[in-house]
Amino acid sequence: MEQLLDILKKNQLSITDGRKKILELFLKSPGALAHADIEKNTDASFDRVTVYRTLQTFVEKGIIHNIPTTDNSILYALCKDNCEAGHHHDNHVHFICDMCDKTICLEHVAIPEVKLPKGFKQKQTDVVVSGVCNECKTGS
Amino acid sequence: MEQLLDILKKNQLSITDGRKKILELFLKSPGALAHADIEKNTDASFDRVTVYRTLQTFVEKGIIHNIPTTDNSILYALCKDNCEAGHHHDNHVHFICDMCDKTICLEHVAIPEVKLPKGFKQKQTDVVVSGVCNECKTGS
DNA sequence: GTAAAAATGCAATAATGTTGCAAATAATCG
DNA sequence: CGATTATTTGCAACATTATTGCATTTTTAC
Repeated sequence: MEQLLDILKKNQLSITDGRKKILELFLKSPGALAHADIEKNTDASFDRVTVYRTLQTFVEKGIIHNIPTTDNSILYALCKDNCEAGHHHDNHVHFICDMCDKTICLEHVAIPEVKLPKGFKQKQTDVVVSGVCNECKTGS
Repeated sequence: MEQLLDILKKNQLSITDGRKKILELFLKSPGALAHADIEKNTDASFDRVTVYRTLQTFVEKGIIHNIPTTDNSILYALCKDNCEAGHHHDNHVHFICDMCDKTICLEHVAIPEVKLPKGFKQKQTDVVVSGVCNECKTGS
């Protein structure tokens, strides 16, 4: 809870119920969240529009980032190591489990280096691996 | 044109105006296309539903594949090297240019290996690099 | 506590995606 | 080629997801 307010303050955001609840969700969640997940878990205590705007604000401030997906959904994730510092480096691999459908930030798996052809300037690299996560594998 | 019919035949698809036109678009396009791009470039000569279904069919047959994006859109790309052979390997890096907004398949940049923590089973790896493409860099 | 600034909820609207079914088109076979 | 069958398409209706303006409420700053 302390951490929660800290993050909001550091980013010069007003402390509101909506932002607290949504940020709390991210802090509790092991993986990434889609807009729909957030609406479910807040059981409609907030307007859809508020959720959209809150997510947008969080992305702008670098509190969360979005993860590329091949279906047309946006996944958002808070990445613990970096975001507390206020500036954001999203330099780890994301994993999507085909079974439980969760997206997990593999904080300790570094993004490998990619060598581009001549003339390309590289800014960011996103790596998304899909397969079966450790929980689903051992759980079965 | 020959190539076009070839691809459709190899995949046991009926030759229709819609499929010809959409596939032609992909063959001509240097980068990836979104559903909206296709609707624009066919100037509404086909119903929206037809476009949806055609894209879906092409993906199923492995003629095109979709590329992960961080906004909520699906990008489709035909990857020349593989798709003509009828079977599909999408094992290359995708590049999104921040300036011209195009998505390019870097056919000759292989997906690097990623080592996952214990317990994870890896099936597919997507790599999306963003930055400035060769055309935008030299063009400015 | 009060005034100014910011965030929220509501309503309306836009954009995007899906499904069933009849009509049109393409492939098959004599 | 022409008729039959299979497939594809377009339309309509509907569902879901996202965006915008504005009045109201809440938060912040003093």
